[in-house]
Amino acid sequence: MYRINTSDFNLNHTLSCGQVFRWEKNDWWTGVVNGEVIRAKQEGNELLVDSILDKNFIWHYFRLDDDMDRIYSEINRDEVIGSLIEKYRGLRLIRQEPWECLVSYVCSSNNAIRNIKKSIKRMSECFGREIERGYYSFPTPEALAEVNISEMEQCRLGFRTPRILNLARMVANREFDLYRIKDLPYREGRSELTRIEGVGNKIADCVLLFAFEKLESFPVDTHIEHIMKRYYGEHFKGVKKSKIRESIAEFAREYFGGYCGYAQEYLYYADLGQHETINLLSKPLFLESHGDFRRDRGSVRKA
DNA sequence: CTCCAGGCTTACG
DNA sequence: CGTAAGCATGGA
Repeated sequence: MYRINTSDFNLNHTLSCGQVFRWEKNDWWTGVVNGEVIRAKQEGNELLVDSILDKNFIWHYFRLDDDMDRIYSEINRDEVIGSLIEKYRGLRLIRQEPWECLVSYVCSSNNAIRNIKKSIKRMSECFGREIERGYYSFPTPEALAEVNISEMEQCRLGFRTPRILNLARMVANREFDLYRIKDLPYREGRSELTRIEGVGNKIADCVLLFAFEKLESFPVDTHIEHIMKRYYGEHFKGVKKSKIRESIAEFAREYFGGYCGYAQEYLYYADLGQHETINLLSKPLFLESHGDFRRDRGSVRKA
């Protein structure tokens, strides 16, 4: 067990905001990262960690090297995002392992977070390695490449099953070099990732942001579309439905700048807070003290 | 019953 | 080109 001194870091927000799928909270947070178990808990500015993985790894994983003063000042363009920075201060992006991140987000397409988590857990239990009693590593590309469709049925991935098995085979036999993407610029990385069956712009953007350090990536899913229309709707009024997500992403990159990926996570978490009641540890609501900025109240989904 | 969930692929004009 | 159905599964 060891302690890490932090500032502008909030473990609960970081692990609850929906970017990762394998962490669970009891008294401590427990997760499996890079094949090892991590238990973590925050006490004030101190992060308590119990793991084989060392301080440097944890520091890097939670992006404690990010200069939050600079990031906040760059993305803080108005009082909407400003109030979210205040509310969720300390929420950090996480540096995820690319393979697990990619597979996880291929699972996410037209799926619910609860089901994504269950499927990933089952894949690990079925095809990963048992690290300690009850905890399993995420299966390697080589392990998944050997699995057939009927063996995957218990993971309840539905139509995503063949996509994931194909992907595993392509990565395992080096038809697809996942680890090259980190060295590519954002746009090239995205065009590489979208060659994969089951990976469009949104999922590519998630992987580029969460695993490949592309903080200029701004993934637009149903939640982001909803909240961006609500607070920035005048910037893409009249855009056709089929173009709206790309339009939102382009606007956000320009508006929030090179760290817009961070803005995305705060906006996403805020919208998640409106629709999910489970596992949210943040204060109950959202901009209640900033009524001036609420627009389009008619579009708010009923509670 | 219908509708939706961190979308994407395919078929059809 | 652009649009829309179809896709497994589970929960509201």
